[in-house]
Amino acid sequence: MASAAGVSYQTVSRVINNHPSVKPSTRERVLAAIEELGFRRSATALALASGRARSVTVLTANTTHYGYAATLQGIEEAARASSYAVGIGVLETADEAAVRAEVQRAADAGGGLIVMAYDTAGVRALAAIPEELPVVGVVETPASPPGEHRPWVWTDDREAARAATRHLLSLGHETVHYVAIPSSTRRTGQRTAGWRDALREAGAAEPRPVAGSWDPASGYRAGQKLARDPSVTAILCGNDDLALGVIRALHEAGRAIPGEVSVAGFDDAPHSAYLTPSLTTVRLDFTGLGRAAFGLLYGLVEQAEPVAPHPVSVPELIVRESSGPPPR
Amino acid sequence: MASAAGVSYQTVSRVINNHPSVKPSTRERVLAAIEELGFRRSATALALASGRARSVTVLTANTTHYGYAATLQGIEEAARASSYAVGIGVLETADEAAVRAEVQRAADAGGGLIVMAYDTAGVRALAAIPEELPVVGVVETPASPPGEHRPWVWTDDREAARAATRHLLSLGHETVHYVAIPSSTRRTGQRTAGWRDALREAGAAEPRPVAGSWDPASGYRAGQKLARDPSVTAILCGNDDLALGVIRALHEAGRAIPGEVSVAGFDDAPHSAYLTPSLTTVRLDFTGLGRAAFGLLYGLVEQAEPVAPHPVSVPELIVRESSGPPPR
DNA sequence: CTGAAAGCGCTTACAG
DNA sequence: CTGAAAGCGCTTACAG
Repeated sequence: MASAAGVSYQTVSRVINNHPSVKPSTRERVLAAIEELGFRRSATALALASGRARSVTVLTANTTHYGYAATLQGIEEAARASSYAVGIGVLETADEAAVRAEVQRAADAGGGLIVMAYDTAGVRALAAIPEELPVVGVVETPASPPGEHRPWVWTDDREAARAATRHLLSLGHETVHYVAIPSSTRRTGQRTAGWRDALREAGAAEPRPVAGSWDPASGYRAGQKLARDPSVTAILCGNDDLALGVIRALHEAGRAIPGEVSVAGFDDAPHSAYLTPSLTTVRLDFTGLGRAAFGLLYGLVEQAEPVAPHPVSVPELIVRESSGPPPR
Repeated sequence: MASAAGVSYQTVSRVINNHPSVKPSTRERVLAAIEELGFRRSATALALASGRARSVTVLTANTTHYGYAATLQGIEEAARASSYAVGIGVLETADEAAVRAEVQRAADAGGGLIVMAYDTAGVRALAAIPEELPVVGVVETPASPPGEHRPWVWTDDREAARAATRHLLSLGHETVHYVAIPSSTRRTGQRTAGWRDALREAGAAEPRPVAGSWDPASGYRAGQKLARDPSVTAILCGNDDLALGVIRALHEAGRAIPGEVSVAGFDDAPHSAYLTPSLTTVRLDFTGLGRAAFGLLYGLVEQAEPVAPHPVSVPELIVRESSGPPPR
């Protein structure tokens, strides 16, 4: 106990929380003792006594896909800077009972919550969070506000998809096909909506979207399907991994990219610039998104500033080799 | 308080910890009350009172690269199955003071620790963990035991590198160049060592390894360098992302793969099978590694079973399109 | 089988 | 400016 080294007892507490009313000389004495003994205040005792657990736990369906992983990275960065601990809980299925159990576990940690609600599991988790817990959602769509004290962040996926689709149309393609990532709701996802917006604006035909998952294998299957249709000259994919799989399937089917078919992705994952052909995609600032999410949560928990309006990062179209004019 | 609903008080505690001496009828009454009130025991109070914090925090230099992310995923899976909370702390630099600070923060969480010691930051973190804390290391090399009660896990990277190098040599290449990931120590990394082993066994020339980082950009730079040397016909890369960058650089330099140069990677990341050319690589069971790491930690903390010997997963060579015979 | 007491390491008012 | 007291929600021996 640092009190032994110094003289007082919970004066140590005052020093640690740099309370104003402490005589400078005793403060120094205490600080010296803390330094010497390598004293660290117990985070769990603090949490129990004060009721606030300087921590955030992130609830997510996935930790390895680029978008999820990069957002998590941004949250961790910001949390570390504010000396918050960060925990993670994976939502392995979207099953209601399982989601509820994971939410409980996360709530048990006692701190704030950030929910990645890009998918059904995440959306359900967000809905299952008890009223009184501080939580911010990282969501796909700004459709229905989650509630009074429930801020959220998102990237403008719809506008991003519109920009990518316009790009492909501007190259001369008659229409653009779409391989979709799973939507977070029963309704159409934002990327799908933006793609459709652009098609309508241009008066282009609206092909049925091909449902995909998040990984290259799923893109590959979608690509095999699309490769059979000779009218397909442009494909937008819900993320870069899907695009990678689509490209592989087209290649195996003997379709040249971008000579015969153009392909574009989403996210600008680190490897996308180094593929052959390099991938046209839309860059999204996931780490910024994660940092923003933490910022809002911090405000909520510390009640320092009023909850800021949800920040929206601006997606950027990156044109590379995988998109070009259609064959004549 | 559930006691209100039932009749007792810390009998609730006994019921929760299913202590044997509780009359069946009262147990049922308590259980019913718990169910009805949705009572959950406070994890932080439990941690404070019992001294054991059913949690593990993972210290790692990175959360997004495939090997790290997949190992983390394995840890989380296993931890969730044992209802342990999992926290993460990122070692942003290998700077001694910064590493020490992160170790402190992780220790503050009060639970067990798993350190990903694939790099300098991780190795330093492992060394800086206070004696008394339960910790298991996920290490590159089984060289020097970390201590009595400090189990660790690893994959046999050396053997894996040897296998990949032998594969390339067996195709007829005179020698194999190597683009290295950073080593965890000042000494030669295990993958580098295995590559060298195979070269020596075959009596092949030993080119200087090219130092790389973990990402495709770094592989690209290494590839540009190697592309200038016309004698290079086979390149082993420290991971798949590096290989991806190398392939791009070779492609830009007009070198055919595998016609003129063969390339192989490490890890078998999810996209590697879908690249063009698809990537010859060594598959490593990272999620299994993560699960094993948690298993050891659990044994350490719960003192249930004696610390099991470190499990070693067996790497598997996956031959794909990027490797072939040298040009004649 | 089941209470009552003490303590985990802090914080938060309350006295001096 | 700085103690002494009570309490955060549990667990761990100790009594009955």
